[in-house]
Amino acid sequence: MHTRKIQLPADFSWQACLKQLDRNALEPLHRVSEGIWQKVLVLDEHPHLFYIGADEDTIEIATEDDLKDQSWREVEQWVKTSLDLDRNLTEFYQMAESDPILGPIVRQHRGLRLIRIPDLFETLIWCIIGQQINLAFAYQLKSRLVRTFGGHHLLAGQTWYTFPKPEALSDLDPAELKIMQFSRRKVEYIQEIAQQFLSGDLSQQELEQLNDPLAIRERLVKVRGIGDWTANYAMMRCLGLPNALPVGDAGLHQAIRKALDLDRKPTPSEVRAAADPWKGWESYATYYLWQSLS
DNA sequence: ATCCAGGAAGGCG
DNA sequence: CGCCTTCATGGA
Repeated sequence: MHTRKIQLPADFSWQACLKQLDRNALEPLHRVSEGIWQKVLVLDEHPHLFYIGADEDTIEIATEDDLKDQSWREVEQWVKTSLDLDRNLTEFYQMAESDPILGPIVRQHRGLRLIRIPDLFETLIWCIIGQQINLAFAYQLKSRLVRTFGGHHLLAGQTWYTFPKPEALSDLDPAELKIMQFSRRKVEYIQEIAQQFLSGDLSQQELEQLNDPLAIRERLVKVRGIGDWTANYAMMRCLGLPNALPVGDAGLHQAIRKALDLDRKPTPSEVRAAADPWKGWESYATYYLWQSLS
């Protein structure tokens, strides 16, 4: 077994992160077993199975395969991004301590990192899938899509799936997707986004170079199927922007309603008022509030 | 049965 | 601009 270690930052709880990674049994892109996060990454066109674990102050990444230094760098970067390890949460916890909504939730989940999806294409397709339906159903759809159009890899006696590439989703048969219970509209959105990634009209690199949150949001919502919610979701879960707030999010509404003991969902201005003290940390605030629901 | 889910587009006035 | 309907299904 070959291994690499990454030093952990302060305010990190492996258990809290694992719980989040293991929140749905239908998740097709990784497994969590006995405190180990298992994931297949394709590096240099070859699939490799990684076992990711942690002790008090270190993350350890292990694989049976002998990797080039360049590949190891990619894996380490992928893990750092996925677990948002470069983020210093001191300010967030200071702010949350005195916040009536965040306070109790943050104390309960302290050390949880915002689990990111490093790939923008995967993030956007996951958003399209999840629009307007409950999470359980969304995971069913994702599982079917990944098993049908994603990569299959037999490693260590198990089948591992990787997310479909744009070319696998750019020419879909609507009838096939209908059997998989996708709405016709979602098939159109997915296919059009895949085509734009394939042609290069839309790319992760282009958005990362923009650097200005407003410009990024503006670019994203030009794409059919991407509205305010999806743009903000992608900014927080993929691009790592700290201040994305999906104001219309049903989960956010539910969490605020619960925390403030309202008998109805909050109005947009109530959401903004609640979020005012979170300035600069809206992404983490939203992510922690989602935890309060499960 | 009815309503809402980690929404968005398109039509209307 | 704001409001209304449609899309598909499942769980409460």
